[in-house]
Amino acid sequence: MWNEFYRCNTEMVLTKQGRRMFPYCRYWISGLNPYLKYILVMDITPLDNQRYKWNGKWWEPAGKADPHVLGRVFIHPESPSTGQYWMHQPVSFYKLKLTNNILDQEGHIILHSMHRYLPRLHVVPAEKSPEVIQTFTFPQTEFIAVTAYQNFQITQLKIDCNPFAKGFREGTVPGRPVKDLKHKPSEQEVDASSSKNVEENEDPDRMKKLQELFKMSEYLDGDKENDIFNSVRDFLKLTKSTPVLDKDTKPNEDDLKRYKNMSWCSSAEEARSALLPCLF
DNA sequence: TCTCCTAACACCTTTGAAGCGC
DNA sequence: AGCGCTTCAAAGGTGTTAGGAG
Repeated sequence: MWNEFYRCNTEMVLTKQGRRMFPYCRYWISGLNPYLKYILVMDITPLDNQRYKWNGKWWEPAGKADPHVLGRVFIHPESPSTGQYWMHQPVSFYKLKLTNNILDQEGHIILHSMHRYLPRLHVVPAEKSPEVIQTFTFPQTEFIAVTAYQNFQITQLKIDCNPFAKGFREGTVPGRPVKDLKHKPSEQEVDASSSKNVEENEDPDRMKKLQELFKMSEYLDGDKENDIFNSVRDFLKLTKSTPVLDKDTKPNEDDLKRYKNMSWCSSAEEARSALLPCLF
């Protein structure tokens, strides 16, 4: 997902009250001592000393940067935890918020609009001196902070990928979210557990919808089996590739067991890998 | 006139409390 | 009493838009 945004030059919206990042940062961590405690910290650093402007096609330098506001970091709320804890699941920083309010009292990370930034992850041993802090950065997570989206491609990607922006997806009247785009199977669809599948598989929008779901599932935390299961269930609901759902769109007991056995999925990553061949 | 920022808006998901049956 | 499930409302996360500031 980050790579996809990176290709279009990622933008992150800043608001006075604080805005979450999307995509947010999620890390698989390895190589820690499983018995030692660590604190995970994120901050965001300027990539250069320039401000930028959008010329309608691309970002171009537009003068000297405003001074960076130092000292704002986001400590992962589950810190400190053992290395074993951090390594057994991906670590998400989805609660981190960005603001352009230099008087912010909420502890959000303060950035300047129209400047380029790069998130950094710091792994801090809880019981050792600070000089053994390890810092990690990933070039594809760089972004330009904005107060309103400039590049339409970025807006479209956000809408396509962020569940909270679902109201703006295809079929939307420009400027106004569409009512209830959620795919609720109609009576007809539910009744057609087998013979109608062939017909529905020919729906030209089907593959697009599945790909959207796939993208959304990427943002589930790996430790939440229910999330994974729901993702699988939603997937099956959407594909109707197997009569998993009863008329109330609940899986029956057998199917439940069958897909619970997909605790093949110790992570969302595995769930997605399993679903991948079905989608592409 | 232009660029950038802000607040209000409608729609969405998430979360947690309440109610219910077993 | 405890558990699991469902329902529902509130809280909070989205991009869009109009209008304001400089």
